[in-house]
Order: sequence, then C-alpha cells, then structure tokens
Amino acid sequence: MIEIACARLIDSYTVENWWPADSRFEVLVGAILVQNTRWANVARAIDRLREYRLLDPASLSVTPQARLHLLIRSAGCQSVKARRLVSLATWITDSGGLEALDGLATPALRSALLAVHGIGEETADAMLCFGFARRVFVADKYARLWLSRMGLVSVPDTKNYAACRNIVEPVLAGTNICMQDLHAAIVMHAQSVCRPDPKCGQCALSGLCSLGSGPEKGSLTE
DNA sequence: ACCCAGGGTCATA
DNA sequence: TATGACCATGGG
Repeated sequence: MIEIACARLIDSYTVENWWPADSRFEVLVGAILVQNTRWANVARAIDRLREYRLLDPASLSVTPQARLHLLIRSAGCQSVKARRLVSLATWITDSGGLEALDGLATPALRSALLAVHGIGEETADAMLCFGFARRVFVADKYARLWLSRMGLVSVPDTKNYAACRNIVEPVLAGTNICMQDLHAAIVMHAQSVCRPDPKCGQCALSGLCSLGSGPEKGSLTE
C-alpha cells in the first residue's frame, strides 16, 4: 500500500534539484532558515551569507549574532534563527567537523542533532536526509497530513512524529535519493495542489489525495 | 488588512 | 503532557 502510494506520488512530480545547495553545510543552514518560512525568502538569506563567505562552520560560529540578524533578515525570525545558526555551527566545530559527524550511525547522529538548540525532529530528519544523505523519511506536517488523508496512519498517530516516520521508513524499499524525492514530492503536492484551501475535489491527482471522502482504497490498487 | 509559510522553544496549567 | 504565545519577514 504505502509503497504504491509513495511511488505514484514521486512519479507525479519531477523533482530536479529541489533543495539547491553547494555544500552539505549549506543544506544544514537552509534547514534552520526554512523553519516556518518560504524557500524564496530563505534563498536570499543564504545568498547573503555566501556573499560574506559565512557558509562554513568555522566562520559562522564566530560571527556575532547581531551581524547575522541583518544578513538573514529576509528569512524572518532573525534573532531566533541567528542564535540557532550559531549553535549549529558551534556544535559542528566542537564535534570535529562534518566529516567526523558523518561517521556516526544514523540513530546516534539524530540524537546529537536533537541536542542542538533549534533543531527539532523535523529539522533533524531533513538534515539527515538531505545533508547527511541518510535513508530517512521526513515526517513533516505535510507528510503526516498526507498519510492521514490516505488512511495510512491511525488518527491518534497523526500527531506522533516518530510513529508517522516509522510507518513509512522501514516499509519503503529505496535509497536515500528515494526518500529525498518522496519528501520533495509531498511538499510540492501540498503546495501546488492542496493549498491554500485543500479542496481535493479539484485535485489533479485525485487518486492521491482523498480529503473529505475518507480513505480511497480502490485508488491505490491500480 | 489578513493569513500563513518546507518549526522550535519556552512559559503556563 | 499538552496547549499557546512568540518569533518576524514577504507573498498571496
């Protein structure tokens, strides 16, 4: 069931360089900046950081937060995110760099990420999937909504992040790239088709999203 | 003028 | 443990 649903969703959205970045650290920075923020606003902030050669842990960790405020202003929540970026960069340098961290197994790396100020479950998994190339399913808000509408997750578990991740991640056969494509497809689906008012009666992919009419069992078996 | 975005933290009950 | 305020800019 889940495999078919995911495959159809991925096939429906061609994703090319959905998360653009020149380095792994830039992915991690983007993961912080994009919290509750549109990517277009994040891109400008990243461009400014690049302009000032701050897209590496060593430089960013010693940059005064007051200066970061100005550079990342377009991404919103400046003071909050400036602090989070510094804590991220500091954690990386204190840990011996990204190469050392990349040597950790995924569960250990996830725990370490969650211990950093400003990194919650979703951000941690996004970093694991797109920054550290781990085979991790990002069970973000859109994903949980999608799982719920597909009837693939019980209603109580819809709010449970780890439960939603574990519904997909162990079942889905595929590489890290598949997980990236799936997450991108879920977000694009939510943004392009089901927003702002998710009336999926006009959804071009009505077989994928069955809001209002309950789980569509028949649509998954074809 | 209003709503919300590719969340997380912190204070309160 | 479970909600809610808060961050704050930019696009619709």
